[in-house]
Amino acid sequence: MPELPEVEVTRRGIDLPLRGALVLAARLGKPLRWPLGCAPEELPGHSVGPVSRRGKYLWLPLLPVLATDGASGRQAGGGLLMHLGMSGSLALLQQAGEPGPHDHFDLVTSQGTLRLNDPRRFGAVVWSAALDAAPAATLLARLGPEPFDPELTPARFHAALQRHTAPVKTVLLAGGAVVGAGNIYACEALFQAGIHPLLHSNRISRPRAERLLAALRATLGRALELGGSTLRDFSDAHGMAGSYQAQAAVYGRAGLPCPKCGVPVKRRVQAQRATYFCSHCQKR
DNA sequence: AGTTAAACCTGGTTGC
DNA sequence: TGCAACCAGGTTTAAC
Repeated sequence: MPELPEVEVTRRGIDLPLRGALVLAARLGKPLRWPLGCAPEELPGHSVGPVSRRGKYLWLPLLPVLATDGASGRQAGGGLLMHLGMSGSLALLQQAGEPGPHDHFDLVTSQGTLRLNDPRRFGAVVWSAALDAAPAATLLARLGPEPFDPELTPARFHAALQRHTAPVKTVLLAGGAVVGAGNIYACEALFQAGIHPLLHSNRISRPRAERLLAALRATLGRALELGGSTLRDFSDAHGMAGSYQAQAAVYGRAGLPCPKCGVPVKRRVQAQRATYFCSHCQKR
């Protein structure tokens, strides 16, 4: 589910409320994509630092809290790298009830329980000693630039697209040219830019690359304003669903009229993912 | 090296 | 009503 807007909406919902919270306990449910990488018992004794985001990953710094009696050993600092996979969502609960069958991680703190619900369990919570150390650094290493990074100029984006021959939709999903677009926003951005999803990435002209980058930023920005998209599972840290999906122009709208020209929206499978597009408005 | 398929997992929807 | 087939926001890993 969660693409960049949903992950960022989640981050904004937990960052300030959790700032400085003391970790009291941690609980694991069924296995996620990767093991936690430490014993849950090692997490208490930390305080939560500012939550950041890189691509679709969240980074929850856990800072060591110095023992006052000097008896216990020094806590190692680090943090949790979290991913919501296809069906994950985080909730910050003031009154956490018994975990349900899809609640696979709880971080109990002095300022609420952060609970990961993820029916499909493609998500992950991984302990890392630092953001720039393994395993976090390894996972983040392959990510392309952030879409809103000013350093990502149209020229650089165009150059990145030139390095691939795969269809542009596939290249967007791969996240090497720019991170953050998943299946919904890749389809929507290509529609807004008037670019056919099957067009080979390296055949995109400089002006069209610039238009695609602008369309991607506009799409992600708009989704952010609307709290992301909720197809089924997603909700923010307060349990609120997103509403962007209601104004998608092409995503999930096969057979329905294109909002620009009225021609029925097409659906086809590309790299094992459904692609929605308007064959009239989106040119090769 | 770059592109594409397979794999991970559960549940809702569709169609016979 | 039952059941098989297909579909879903992602990304790593292995295979052409």
